Amino acid sequence: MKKTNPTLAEIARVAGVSMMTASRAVNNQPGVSDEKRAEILRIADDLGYVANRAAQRLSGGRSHVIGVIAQLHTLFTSELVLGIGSAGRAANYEMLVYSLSDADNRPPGPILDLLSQIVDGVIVILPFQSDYLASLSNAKLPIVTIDEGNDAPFPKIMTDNYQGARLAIEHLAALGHRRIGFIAGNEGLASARDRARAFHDMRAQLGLDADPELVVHGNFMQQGGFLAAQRLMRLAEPPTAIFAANDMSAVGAMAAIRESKRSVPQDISLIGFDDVSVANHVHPALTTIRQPLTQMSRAAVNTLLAMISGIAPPAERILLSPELVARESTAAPPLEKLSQKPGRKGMTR
Amino acid sequence: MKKTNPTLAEIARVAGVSMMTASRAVNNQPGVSDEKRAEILRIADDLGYVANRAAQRLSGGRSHVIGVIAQLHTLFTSELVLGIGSAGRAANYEMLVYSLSDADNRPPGPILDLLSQIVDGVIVILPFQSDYLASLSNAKLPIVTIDEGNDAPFPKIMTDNYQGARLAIEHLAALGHRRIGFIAGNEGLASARDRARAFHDMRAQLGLDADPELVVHGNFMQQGGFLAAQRLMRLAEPPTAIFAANDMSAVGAMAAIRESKRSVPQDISLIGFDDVSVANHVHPALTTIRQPLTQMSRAAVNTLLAMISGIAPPAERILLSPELVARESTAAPPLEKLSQKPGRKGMTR
DNA sequence: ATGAAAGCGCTAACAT
DNA sequence: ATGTTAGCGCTTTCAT
Repeated sequence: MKKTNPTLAEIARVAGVSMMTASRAVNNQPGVSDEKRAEILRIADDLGYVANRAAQRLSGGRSHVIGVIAQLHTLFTSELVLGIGSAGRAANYEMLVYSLSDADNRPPGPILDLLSQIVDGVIVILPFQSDYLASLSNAKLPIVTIDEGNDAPFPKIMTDNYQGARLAIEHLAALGHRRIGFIAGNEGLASARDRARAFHDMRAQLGLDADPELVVHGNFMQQGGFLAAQRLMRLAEPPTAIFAANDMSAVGAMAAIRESKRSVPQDISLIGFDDVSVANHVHPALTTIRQPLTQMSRAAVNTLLAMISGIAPPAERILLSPELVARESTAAPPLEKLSQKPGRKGMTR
Repeated sequence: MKKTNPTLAEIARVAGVSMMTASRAVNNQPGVSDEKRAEILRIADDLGYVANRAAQRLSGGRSHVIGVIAQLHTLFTSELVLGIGSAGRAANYEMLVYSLSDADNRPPGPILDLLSQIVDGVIVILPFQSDYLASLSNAKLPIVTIDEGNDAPFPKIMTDNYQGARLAIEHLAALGHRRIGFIAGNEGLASARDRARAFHDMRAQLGLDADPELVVHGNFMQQGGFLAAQRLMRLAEPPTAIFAANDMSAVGAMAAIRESKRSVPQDISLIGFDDVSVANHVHPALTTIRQPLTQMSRAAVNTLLAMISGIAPPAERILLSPELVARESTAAPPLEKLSQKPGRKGMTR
């Protein structure tokens, strides 16, 4: 309909007020009488006024847009981005995403410079390149990170990975498993290391089989999980349960287990980590440790918005609690394995 | 290092020229002597000059940023976005993504208004909401769509879905399959309809079993594929091969086939569509029809950039050719099935 | 080839 | 409570 978007000046003219009054009304700022404000808002709405965020920002104000720097490669990241989008919108903030490919070694400075021309703050989600963050340090823009970035000097929102892995092992142990395999994640990532540490600690603490063969490398991806589980299935004495460091690995592992003519969970129990949407869509549905994605997004947005309003972030590090989601892929170990438990030592295959 | 970003004015001052000369030099525009240009560029580089895109755009120029409106829910979309990003960068354009959730019914107008303040043009990827596009019609910004949007009045980049589905069926038929199941996609989507149409046409043309039970509904998602394949596996006479309308459906189908104690491809051949990255990571690796994602991204970017420079788009519709990627999930049908072919009619089970 | 002036749409800062 | 002024960083247009 409207040829070109109305500007604040137009609103002001129609309402018979100055631009500043219009600005204050539109931005919910004090200094306008209620009647005038209502009138101006009505007119703005009528005319289909859309504030020019670029101009707002340029003139030193707030654009009410937050930026996200993310690698969109994994479902995990995408879901987080979606969460940030809706959390932002709930706070009347739009979101723009700067997508980084993983092959991407561009220096982050210019990206932040670009973003800072438009957005009021940035949330960084880079699960796969922790070192990247260090170089963002000298930014003149509020920054919050999710998931990684232990070394970076800004607030971090993370799941308690250690606690999550504990939950996983406790769940398997409670079902009666004593011989649990672990498919590790990408060792460059703090999240992977925390999960591994918890696995080892719990294994010791609960007196589970500590066979080193039970720990195999993975890479947080399907293929890595597949290969890892294949190795576990070929052990002289395979585990009765597997804890995969994330869901994608678990999905890969599931295929390998099937390929070895065993079934989940009758022969092998399988538990993942993340509760990414596929977890609920594979068959059997995957028992997993849920990262509270929605909470994480919300915490990130809230922290960022606080920083934008000049309030110091509540904490350098917000640790959110994961949660066990018991679905179909875990069960008690097969009976014959159970009966072997007492005399396990002498057992060869 | 630098406290605040240098502006064009600073560059100009240091170089001892006017802002306009600096602007022209930095933007590779004519009207500057070679020496001056070199000098200015050197200084800009030294000072770490980053153009303020918002200001460029505000003052009526080009920001050299393109926008993408997308639903990041599927791998397919994410990969496309990544492709657009690198195609854009190759043309010296940055990309900003506006992420739409699928639950999202916000009117597109304001989103475009927001984007238009920053970007020079927009690529829309909304495989799951075709109708959305109609409302974008009165935009004052160059727009290109990918994958859907048959009704929308701007250039569309698409894969030749009909041709792709033909390739799939021809492949299966060449292997000797006569009884082919089809897991359909989301019927609201033109892509799904084209693939279905090709399936029916080819089935008739090649004289394959035309049993209506062989066509089952899917939704382009894993779960839908699982359910659909389950139904196929329970038929009195199951197919020897399945064509899933996309890879995610195929992945779901694979699980269902396994669950029915059959194996891929020994008992059942399976072919997908898209060649999303999981296709190569499932086990067995999925034979599929590749959508030329990279080409599509590049075509979209090129078309958009042409429109931005005021050149009329080359075509209202660019149809790219899909390609068969034969991997491990397809093979000749089992011998006993093959031998039944002549007398199939009398066979019950 | 170069520069000066004007203005994009908006908001801080300082009026009144 | 409201308005005026100045300016954000840039590019257009119109000089020279």
